[in-house]
Amino acid sequence: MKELLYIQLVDQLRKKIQLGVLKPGDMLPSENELSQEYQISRVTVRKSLSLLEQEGYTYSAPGKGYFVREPVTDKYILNFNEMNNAGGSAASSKLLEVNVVPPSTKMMYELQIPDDRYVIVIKRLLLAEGAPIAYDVKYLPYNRGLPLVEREIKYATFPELAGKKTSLFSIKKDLKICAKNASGEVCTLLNVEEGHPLLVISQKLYTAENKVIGWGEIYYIAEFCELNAMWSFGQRLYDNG
Amino acid sequence: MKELLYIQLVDQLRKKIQLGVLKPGDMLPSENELSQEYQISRVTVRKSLSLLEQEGYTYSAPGKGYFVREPVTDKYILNFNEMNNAGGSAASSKLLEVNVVPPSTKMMYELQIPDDRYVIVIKRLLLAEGAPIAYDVKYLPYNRGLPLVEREIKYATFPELAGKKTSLFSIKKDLKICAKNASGEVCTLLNVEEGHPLLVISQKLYTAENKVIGWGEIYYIAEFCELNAMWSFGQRLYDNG
DNA sequence: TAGTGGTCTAGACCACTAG
DNA sequence: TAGTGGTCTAGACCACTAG
Repeated sequence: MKELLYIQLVDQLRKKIQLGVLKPGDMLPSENELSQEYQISRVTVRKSLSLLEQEGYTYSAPGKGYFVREPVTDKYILNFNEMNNAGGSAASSKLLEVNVVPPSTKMMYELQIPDDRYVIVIKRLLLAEGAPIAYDVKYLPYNRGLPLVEREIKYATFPELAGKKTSLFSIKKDLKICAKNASGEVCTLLNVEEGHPLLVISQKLYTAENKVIGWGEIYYIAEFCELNAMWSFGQRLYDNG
Repeated sequence: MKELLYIQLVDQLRKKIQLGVLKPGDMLPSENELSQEYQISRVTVRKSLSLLEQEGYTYSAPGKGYFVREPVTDKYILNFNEMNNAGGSAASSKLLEVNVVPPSTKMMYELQIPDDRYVIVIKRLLLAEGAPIAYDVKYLPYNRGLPLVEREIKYATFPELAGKKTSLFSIKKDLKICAKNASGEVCTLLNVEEGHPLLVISQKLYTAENKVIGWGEIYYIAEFCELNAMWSFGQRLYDNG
């Protein structure tokens, strides 16, 4: 099986960078030089260089050349799914409460809404084999005409709830992750002792225009949630197929 | 300022997907159709479609066409840096111990080494304004001839330590994040009470060939560590420039 | 068999860089 | 001014898909 020309070139350049023959800051041979050296057209060379750039190894400086990038070491790909995290996947959920309430100060702040804008509160327990593993609270600014059918709420993901009319492609989502000790109501609901460690994940949803459309917190019993993240060069956020 | 042809096309297609005119699973017009419709060459059309694919909106099925992707909602970009996380950045660190020891069962397991392979243990405190905010332990398989100068250890990042001779471009890194309560030695070192909540981040480093070259755990006092992750379409792992 | 995306080429023109 | 990367074109040939 003959390797494609642009793959051959990108493989060779990538290897040179991985081996340290080309170091961060170093300039790569120019498009024309590579074109001559490998006897392939400039268009094909550009395809290889564009791939290398996509993979994070290089960047181009128009008028100057291509350079090896300083490796970014503090960005990881994190896997997170409300219902399915290592250590225990929630097979089901139990709806505790659905309500429309006037906003608290905290809700007004988090959702960026005025005090006369009502808020939908959804409280759930996530269960694995019948036992609670997490307590989940979500807040959405109330829109008139928004249907609140329990069945829908139970099976919808957060983005689906908050962005009912919005395409998932135009939603942004922020997570904050921290550790806390269980106390008060949460202890009762999760059936753990006061002070039991929890992993707390706050989620905030935005439209493409940065309007907040949802905010929520999930309190995982520490034993039932382990988040995983990974870093490696050339990684992609989206698989093919 | 006239927009470039391929930017115009990618903007229009992206908007159609974001607005839901084109839904997940839908087929896009073929390269030839787009080429005709927008009166631009097929090469330029392909450039636009390749960008759209890079951004995660579409994928191509050779022989069939381009399709709108089912949005991936469980992958986030996580920012993590040992020395600098929201809620308190460690301005300095204090080296507690550097040792070469025979491996414990746990170390053998985590580092995937035999029992006659020695292990370097590095223990540090991360400090902010003089006060401890995290306790950090790292384990590296011992290689003869590896210099262990304190100064180097103090200022090196984990990948730099573990991959001394290895280019950062050929290293992989996994994180595990969980919550725990402080107990024993950690309480004393971090000056917190028994049961105080901690955010624990385990790091494992691999070569490109999946050989483990380092393992470590950082115990952050919960108040001093808040991790952030975000999700949005079209995001990139690497900035330009 | 008609149509689709994938690879590759040669060539033109542009703005920008840096000596 | 010579060289660099960026945009864009027209055209050729290929393997694959699906009726």
